[in-house]
Amino acid sequence: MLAEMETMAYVTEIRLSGDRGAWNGVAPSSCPEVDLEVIEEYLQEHSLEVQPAHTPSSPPTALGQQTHAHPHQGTKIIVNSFIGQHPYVWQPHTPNEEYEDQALPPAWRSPHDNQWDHIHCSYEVPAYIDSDSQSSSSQYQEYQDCPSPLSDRGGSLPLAPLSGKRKERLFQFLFEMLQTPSMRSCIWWVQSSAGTFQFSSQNKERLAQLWGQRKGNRKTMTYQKMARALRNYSRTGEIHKVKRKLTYRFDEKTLRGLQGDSNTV
DNA sequence: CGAGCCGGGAGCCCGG
DNA sequence: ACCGGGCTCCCGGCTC
Repeated sequence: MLAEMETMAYVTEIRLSGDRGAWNGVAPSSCPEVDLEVIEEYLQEHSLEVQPAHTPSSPPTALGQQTHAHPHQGTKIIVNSFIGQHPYVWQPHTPNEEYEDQALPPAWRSPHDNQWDHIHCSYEVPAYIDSDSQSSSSQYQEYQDCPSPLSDRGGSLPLAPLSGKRKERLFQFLFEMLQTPSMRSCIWWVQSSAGTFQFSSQNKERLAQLWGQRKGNRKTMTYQKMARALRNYSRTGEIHKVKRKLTYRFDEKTLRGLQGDSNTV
């Protein structure tokens, strides 16, 4: 599992030098064929896998997290994440600006075992510019040693400390998606250090559906409804809306908590 | 005009 | 049984 961690990909954003003005959210366009069915299947399968009980091969210490690591490209996908405890643990990644993945070229996807691959749609990763870019120190450093998230997992997210199992929250899901390479056509960081991220106008619905599936909702989740929940966050302070279209920002605290325990625990 | 955004409000589900 | 949290769902209105 250490290996897994090492290979964990902290995919966040493409750093392009330039200032925020430069960013020109070229939203990923068309995503012709993304099999929603496939997505559903995927979700179904996994929603099962994730069922409490246990995970076949995951050592107790591994927290039963369904992860898939790829030696080759170092991508670790967290299939299901839940905050803090029990069988599955929501694992906050630490998108360290330093490691913001460098534009994994459209080839980031893994051969086949990367489950999310079934889901990703298009690779028209927006020409997003992470304004943080100044620190584009590491150029092709897709990932690097991560502070053993699993081990310090012992502590749960400060955000969801309490009791047994807690349901994954929307902002957590979003954060997770932001770390998932294959979801970059749906959501991406605009400026990770600031916690700003944006949805793709073409694929936002897909992401919403994923969220709905994750929650096991009966009806299809839509971006509209998801955004409603997001708006509620601005009251509670987890996430704020920023002027820019389809763009939101994690509150500092929230972000800290999310990227969390590696440096706060 | 359309795509998004906004916030009220009722309802649902779940854990305590 | 009841309650509160966290959405979920719907809606009318507003803005860009």
